[in-house]
Amino acid sequence: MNAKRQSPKKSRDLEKSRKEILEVAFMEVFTNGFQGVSIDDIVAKTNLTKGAFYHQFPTKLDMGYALVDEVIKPMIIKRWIKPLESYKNPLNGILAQMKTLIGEADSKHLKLGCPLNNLVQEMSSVDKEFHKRLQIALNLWVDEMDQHLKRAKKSGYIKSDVNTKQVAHFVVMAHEGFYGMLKGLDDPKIFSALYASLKFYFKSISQNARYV
Amino acid sequence: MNAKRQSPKKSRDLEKSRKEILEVAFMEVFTNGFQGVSIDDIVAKTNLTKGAFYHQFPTKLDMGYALVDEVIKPMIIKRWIKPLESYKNPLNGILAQMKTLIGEADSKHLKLGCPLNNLVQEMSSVDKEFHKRLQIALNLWVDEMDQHLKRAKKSGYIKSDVNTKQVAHFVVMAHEGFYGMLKGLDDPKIFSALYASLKFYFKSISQNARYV
DNA sequence: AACTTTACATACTAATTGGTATGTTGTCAA
DNA sequence: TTGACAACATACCAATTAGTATGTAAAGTT
Repeated sequence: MNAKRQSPKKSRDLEKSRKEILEVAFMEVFTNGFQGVSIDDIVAKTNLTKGAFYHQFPTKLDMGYALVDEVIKPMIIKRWIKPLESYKNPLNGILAQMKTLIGEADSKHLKLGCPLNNLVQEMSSVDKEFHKRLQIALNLWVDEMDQHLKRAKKSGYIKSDVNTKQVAHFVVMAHEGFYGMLKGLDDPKIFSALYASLKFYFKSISQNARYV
Repeated sequence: MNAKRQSPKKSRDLEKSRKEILEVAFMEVFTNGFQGVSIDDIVAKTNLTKGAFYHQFPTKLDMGYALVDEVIKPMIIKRWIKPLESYKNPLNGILAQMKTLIGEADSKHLKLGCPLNNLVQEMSSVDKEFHKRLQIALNLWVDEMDQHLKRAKKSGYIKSDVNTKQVAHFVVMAHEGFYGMLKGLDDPKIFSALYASLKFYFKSISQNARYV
């Protein structure tokens, strides 16, 4: 029934190799920055070689673009958007996700920051195409966030005169800002402070709502 | 009367050369990232050579540390802290400065982001000493901001039950977040949206105050 | 089964890198 | 005036870099 996995023992699989490279590249770029990582570094942590790498990606930059499109974008949706669906009040969902994914993350992981934000700050002004891809990823995040905020507005959780798109921008900004501050300050207590302030903001746009 | 400038025509001046190198390095790192800049790049845009560079800095990383300590830290104080002194209500000062330095900045400059934030995201997890210096710079910003917020509280502009240090963290986070979003999205309208949301937040911690 | 093509592996290169070794000359104290 | 040292300049190097050229075997095609 499953169209995939035609042969269970295939020593050569283009898609699988691509995923392997991107997975390793993601972690390497995440920890060392895009410009701080070499292709030799990446392939060394893989079961493949440089030949496989350049069979997949024409240049190092193209690999970076693929990282944004094929790894980071889906990760945003999975971690920050999808979970909101199960909340009646999306504002509560946003706070809950931030607490789970940032507040309860171990410090070792937090020190690495946000994969998207890292790339934005490092590469947006360096390479035009990189900027474009990152821009699309950010807008995706904002737009999907806006959908949930519109829902919150319809349900009466957000004041009727509030511009949800405006809020969406601020919320995504806060996500990246949270990660950035925590990466820079490296103090777990900071999260509570930022979190508390974000609740203040949410309260100011909310209608008769309480946040626990 | 001026103790400096002992000889008006001095072809060799350690301090002056250091400033020249750091000034060029700042712009190069600002536009290309720390790891994206070579020492040859820097000295080429200078009237000096590699010999002068390594006479000032033992390694490239040490130059980066000097950038944080001698260029970025003073810049934070000058641009974001000092101007607040002339405002009776510091909250208004913060908003005014953001409007001036971010909202009215030309897009070419905005695309480069925030020098401090760029370095935090790129270098914090790469080099321990870099992280330490950046952490000190961030904490300086937060602490100085907190001083002004305490003043605002005393003057009755901020509710008495508000934790000013907490607000300071959020405000600095917002500065970096603003820069980050604008760098990534490259749309001048975004600033207005973020700015409006920050005003909402300020209103939520304020006491009978209006923001224009 | 034979042929073609795809998915790699291996070996190499030219350029760039951070850093060093070694000069050279301006500056200043005595 | 002169020596000494500080503030550079110049030439060099080993390592790393992104990218290429070429070979090879697995997998699909006929």
